[in-house]
Amino acid sequence: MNLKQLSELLGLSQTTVSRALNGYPEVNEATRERVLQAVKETGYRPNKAAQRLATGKAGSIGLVMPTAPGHQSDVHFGEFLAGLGEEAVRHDFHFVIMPADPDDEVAALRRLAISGNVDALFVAYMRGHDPRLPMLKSLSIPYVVHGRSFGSEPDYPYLDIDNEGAFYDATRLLLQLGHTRFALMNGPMHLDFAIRRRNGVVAALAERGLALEEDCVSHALMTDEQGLLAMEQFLQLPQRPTAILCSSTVLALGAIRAVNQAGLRLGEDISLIAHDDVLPLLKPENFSVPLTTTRSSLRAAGARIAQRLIGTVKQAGPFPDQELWKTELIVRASTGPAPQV
Amino acid sequence: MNLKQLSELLGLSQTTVSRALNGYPEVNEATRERVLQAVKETGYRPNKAAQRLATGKAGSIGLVMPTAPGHQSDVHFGEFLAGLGEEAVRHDFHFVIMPADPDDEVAALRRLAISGNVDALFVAYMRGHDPRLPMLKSLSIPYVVHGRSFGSEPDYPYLDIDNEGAFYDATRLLLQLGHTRFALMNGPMHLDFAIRRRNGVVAALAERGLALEEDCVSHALMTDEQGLLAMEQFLQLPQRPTAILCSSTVLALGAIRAVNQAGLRLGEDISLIAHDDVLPLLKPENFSVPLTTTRSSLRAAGARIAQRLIGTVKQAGPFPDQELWKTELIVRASTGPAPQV
DNA sequence: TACATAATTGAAAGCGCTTTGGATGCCCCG
DNA sequence: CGGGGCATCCAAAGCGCTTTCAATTATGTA
Repeated sequence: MNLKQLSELLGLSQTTVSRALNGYPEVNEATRERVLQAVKETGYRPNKAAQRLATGKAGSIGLVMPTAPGHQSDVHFGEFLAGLGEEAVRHDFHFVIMPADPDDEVAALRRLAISGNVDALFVAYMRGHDPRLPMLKSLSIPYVVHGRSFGSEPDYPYLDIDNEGAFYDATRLLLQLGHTRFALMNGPMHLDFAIRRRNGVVAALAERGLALEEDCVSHALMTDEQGLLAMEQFLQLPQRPTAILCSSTVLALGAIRAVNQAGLRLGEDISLIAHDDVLPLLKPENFSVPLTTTRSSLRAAGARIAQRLIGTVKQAGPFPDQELWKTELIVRASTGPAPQV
Repeated sequence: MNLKQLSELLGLSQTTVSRALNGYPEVNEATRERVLQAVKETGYRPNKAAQRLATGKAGSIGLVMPTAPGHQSDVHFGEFLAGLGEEAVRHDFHFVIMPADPDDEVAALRRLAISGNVDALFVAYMRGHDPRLPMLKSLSIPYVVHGRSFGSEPDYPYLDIDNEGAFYDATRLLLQLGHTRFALMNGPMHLDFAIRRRNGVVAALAERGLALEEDCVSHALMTDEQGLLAMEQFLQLPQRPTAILCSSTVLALGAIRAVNQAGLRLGEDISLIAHDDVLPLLKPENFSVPLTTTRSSLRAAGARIAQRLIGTVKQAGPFPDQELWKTELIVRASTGPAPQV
């Protein structure tokens, strides 16, 4: 069943039927009723591809999903998607997800953008000097970046959390508790948030004349295995750190396993603060020693970005181009005074 | 840049350029080279919506993502998607994901199917007597179901794991260890896998003349909170169960917290077997007491379904319509002999 | 009553691609 | 030398929708 058939059925022109369906004012109310009724009876749905072709709009937002055989799937991705979806469903928007090898992201994003079947793009996993930024700017499709790109002119639309501030505050708290030996378990070095979080830690330490030693920093994929490994390394240092900053509760999961295996007590021998993206599966309050965290909901960020993206496509009022969300510092039991030597 | 412009640039017809790009034989090799070269230089990409409209194919598979404000995002979904993606990326397929309220899934799936922008559908979260099945059959779009629908004629294409067998075997193991008081922590009652798993347990118990008491079964969303709650209930029963079957490692996570909080020891006071979907975040071997599990990779299932779906769309040879994967029963430390009273 | 104005509806062009059904020119063979 | 066969290429029709421009009818006004 297509428009033509439907209009023949009704004895109307395609024009009128199309207008009736899309809420144009110049169609008689009685006629519109008749059309709507026929739609209900026949189950007619407009062909989206045709609509897209004709209007240039399709009600979809595009994103690239990094994937590869053996590439560990990322819980954060799913959670973020849930946030996007929560908002999208309200506007009858859908997603076009292009799976792509992580090394091929720029090209994949480009393909997606000019494929002509998305109205807007969502971009994540930002890096320092991210090469996608200039490309996006040269295209003329709306987009919002989740995160920022260290080293790039901040003249693109983004939503980010104050990573530097979060880790600055967290470090300050640990300093106030008397800690002097710090370690940072971070995400992959090239990622923007990792750079900023590190900067936050370094800044706070510098105020006390402390430095963050190279061997007290780990950069790795944010998986629990990597957390375990990194913590094991830290614990073997001659001057073992007592204060750990951790970029994710996922990393913390492994890190804590290492702490336990070493027979140390969290919150006493070792204090740890993790960043909490509010993953349903990893509630800091449910850890055997509840975790002190810097918190910001990934899901909320997703919903907000969807809102901006969809709003832009629908031309529904202006949105702020740049948003920087503060994180909350929530103190629980995994932080305590520095152990007396 | 579109086909027309490109062909004018080359001094060729759109026909020839199109053919050159799509590998038709009737075009001169030299011409094809010239076209390919121009594509490289101009960065031309065919408009997918137009392609879709003209051919009816778009290289996309569609799925519905259940979502709602407050609806907890499902780790299983993300993991499955990763599996789909792993395969899709190899064939330059993408996904069209339609977020939908869980109550609206049938309609959403229908909209997606007849929207005309997907070539095939993937369907999950199957229920008993699933209403989507008759609808899918009446449409003429390829689809593969993950799971099955208890009570429906099994004449639709699916990939499922042998849930009944898995839980039958797991129960048998516990019986052999001398357990007699069983409990089952299951997923939502209406879901197909929950029905079958329960049947598996019941069948194994019946062979020993045992029955599964109503108050020893919980049906709930597969979150750790629900696992905690359910286990707390079980532990308060006058005849507390010593053997727990658990439909997910996520549920197990909460269940084990309850066990610990009750001061009981896993593998001694309480034996537990969980089904393991091989979630990267929840490795049974990494639990403080490693978990005995029935295992089947969700990700592998995703990849396989993508393979079948894409293969069907590309008419690449016949695929089996029905696949039933056996699970592995992997014994670790969470199971032990029934405690002597 | 005559004419401007508003309310409805339609015909047809166009979105960017694929594909059918010819053209065109060239080579080869009897 | 003439026509069949081949290799290439092209014009134009369509895919299903939206939208511009125009036509038709109904309404109101002088």
